[in-house]
Order: sequence, then C-alpha cells, then structure tokens
Amino acid sequence: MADINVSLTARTGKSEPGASPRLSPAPEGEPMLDLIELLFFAYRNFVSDPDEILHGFGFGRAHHRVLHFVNRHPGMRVTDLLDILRITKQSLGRVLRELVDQGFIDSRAGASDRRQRLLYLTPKGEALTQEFVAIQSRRLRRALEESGGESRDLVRRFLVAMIDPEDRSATEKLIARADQAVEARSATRSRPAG
Amino acid sequence: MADINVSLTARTGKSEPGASPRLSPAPEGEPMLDLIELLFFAYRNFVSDPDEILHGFGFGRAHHRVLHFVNRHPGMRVTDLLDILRITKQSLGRVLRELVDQGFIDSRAGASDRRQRLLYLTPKGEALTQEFVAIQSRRLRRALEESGGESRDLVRRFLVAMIDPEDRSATEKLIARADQAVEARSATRSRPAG
DNA sequence: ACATTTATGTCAGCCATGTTGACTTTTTTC
DNA sequence: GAAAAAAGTCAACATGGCTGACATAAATGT
Repeated sequence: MADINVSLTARTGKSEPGASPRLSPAPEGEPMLDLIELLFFAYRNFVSDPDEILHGFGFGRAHHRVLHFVNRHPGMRVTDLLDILRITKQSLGRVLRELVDQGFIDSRAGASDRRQRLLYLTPKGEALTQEFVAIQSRRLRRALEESGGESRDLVRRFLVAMIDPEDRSATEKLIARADQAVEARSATRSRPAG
Repeated sequence: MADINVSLTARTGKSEPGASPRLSPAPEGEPMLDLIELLFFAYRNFVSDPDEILHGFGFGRAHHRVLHFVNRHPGMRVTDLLDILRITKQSLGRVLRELVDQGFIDSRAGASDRRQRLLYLTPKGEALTQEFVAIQSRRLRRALEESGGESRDLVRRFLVAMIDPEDRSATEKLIARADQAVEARSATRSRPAG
C-alpha cells in the first residue's frame, strides 16, 4: 500500500543475460543513478514526518523551515532568515505572519536598532519545533546506526561536500554559531541568573 | 552573494563561555541538528542544477522527475510512474502532456494490453535526461571523493536506511531492476541485432 | 453476453508556496 | 537633511500539489 511496487509488464520480454558489466566505459565517470534516486526517496521520507504534523495546524513545509531556523537562532532578524532560506520577503512574510498570529513566533523590535524585528519562538512554537527535531533526529540516528561504526562523521563530511563550494564555509559557520548559542543558553539555564 | 552570511547583531551580547558540554543529557538521544540542516542545504543545491536548466524550457522540477524515471524504466506504464512519484493522476497528467507535446516523451499503446500507455524517452528527452544525470553524478562523485575512501557504500547504506523500513525493499528492487535493464540494453547495443 | 474492473485521461476548482514589481513607513547613517 | 537600510504591504502570476466528478476503452469474470 502506497508502495513503490512496479510491475513493468511491458518490458518483461528479452533480457539478454550474457551482459558483462561496463561495456560502455562511461565517458565522464559512472552515473550515480542509485544514489540520485535514493537521495530523492530518502529526502521525501525525511521531510514527510514534519509535513504531516504541520498539516494538522493548517501549516506546511515553509512553516517548518521558519520554525526550525528561528529555534536555532533566537533573536535573528528577518533579513537573516531571508538569507538562509533564499526566498523573497513576500513569501516569507506570508508564513511569518501566520506563525506570529497563531502564537508560534514572537516578533520584537530590536533594542539597539528599532527598525529590526527580532524573531523568537514562543513556548508553543518551541514545543512544536522540538517535536520536529526529535522525529528527524530519530530517523537520522537509526540510519547512522544501521550503516555502521563511524558513519556520522563521514555522512557529515559527505553532506558538506554536496553543498556548492562557495557556500560551504558560510553554512558551516552558521551551524557552528547556532550550536554555540545552544550551549550558552543551556549553561545559563543550569546556573539560573548566575 | 546569495550567501548564507548572517550577522545576528541582536544576540551578540552575553555568551557565558564557561559552558561544559552535555549539561542537559538529552532525554531521547542527541538532536542531530547539524545533519538536519546540512541535508536541507545539500538537497537544495542538489536539485538546483536541473531546475535551472529546465527553467529554460519552461519546465520545472516535476518534469525532471518524470524524465528521470521514464529514462530508468523505458516502457513503464503511467500507473508505475504514479506509484513511484506518489502524486495524483491529475498532477502527473499535466506535466506528462507537456513533455509529450513538446517531444521529450513518447507514449505508445501497450501491445498485450492496449489500455496501457507505455512511456519512452525520445532522443531529445534522452539527451536532456543524460545531462541531468551527468550533472548530479558529478556533484555526488565529487562529494564522495572529498569524504574519503569507501564512502560510496556507506553513503548508499545510509540513504537506504533513511527510507521508511516498509518501503526499503521495494525501493531497492526498483533500483536493481532499472540497473539490470540498462545492462541488458547496453549489451544489445554492443551486439546489434544478435 | 453482460457486468465489472482496470488503465487512462479530462474538466473544474482549490491550496501552498514560490515569483516580480511597485510602493510605504520607520529608523539609522552619512 | 539626504540617502540607505529594515521591514511590511498590495496585486498579479506560476508551479505543482490536491479533491471530486466523469468519460472512454479495453480486459476480465461470471
């Protein structure tokens, strides 16, 4: 059910079994057809879990992205979000308004620069976002365990290397900065009002 | 330019540097935030190359998927394609009609079952599809090289494990069947007409 | 032979999420 | 005081999903 079971009745005729591998030597390297398709199927499943939950709120994938990055960068500006998502102000505006109106995101004017709208998750938004992170982390953890020993580092390096070279360092810095901020916040929490 | 450079001027205040790692022990395993985000950025870049080319033809991502799977399974039925893509007949119908009208795909009635419409790429469609495969394979190959030795097998296992368990075997069979068909075809080509 | 099922296609309309272009308001910066 | 920056808004449009209803041709079952 809802499977990828294909019968392909038409071409079930001659199959020419005496085919030795690599007869045409592939002029520009072998085509990575399996990986291309696996990436498609894997990514589809990866995003489907949050999608289903969000559908219950009348939200979609775009809302997920906004929640995710605001969670990772509390107090970020609208411009920052636009740079990360690479969509137009108008597209972001729509989902952001919905998220603010329904109490998932809080938008406060900047203290030093009052033109800015700094974005924060409300407790409600935080709870929902944690749920997404948990689900997707579970899938990733399971996949890493099943694919063997020190796969995590290798998969990470692979994913970084899949990014356009000119974007890599910025992306890695972005992630590092978010991780730092999380550490700082949890340190503050463990020593309340230190 | 079009970078992911975020300044985050607002939160550049207190950072509480004395934070030892893992203060909150993460009740359900550590959140894989870096991988979640890297997958997002990597996939976005991965699909952007074909997207740009297709834009020149007035086509989009949906057309890419159809071309890709028809290339991999020549003579497949419309139903097969629907099962793989998991979209509605109406959605597929739209892009399929455009691809047939503009001479990228050929749709022939089945010989044994004349209700069926069997899908084939035209030479024009084949050329375009090869281009996509080449571009995406290049990116994958580069990434695998950069992430070290026997990364290909591990990445493949990882991607398979990212798929919903109940879909995995069907997906792997689908890929295997397509690979077989390619071998059979190239064997036939090298020994033309037996 | 006839009823049913299957494979495909089509019309109409809706929704989510992207786009361009134009314009405003507020605030900061030069 | 002018220019630039941050944010928001209105209008219109494109793409690619969706549902529901219906039509046709061909295969299958009784």
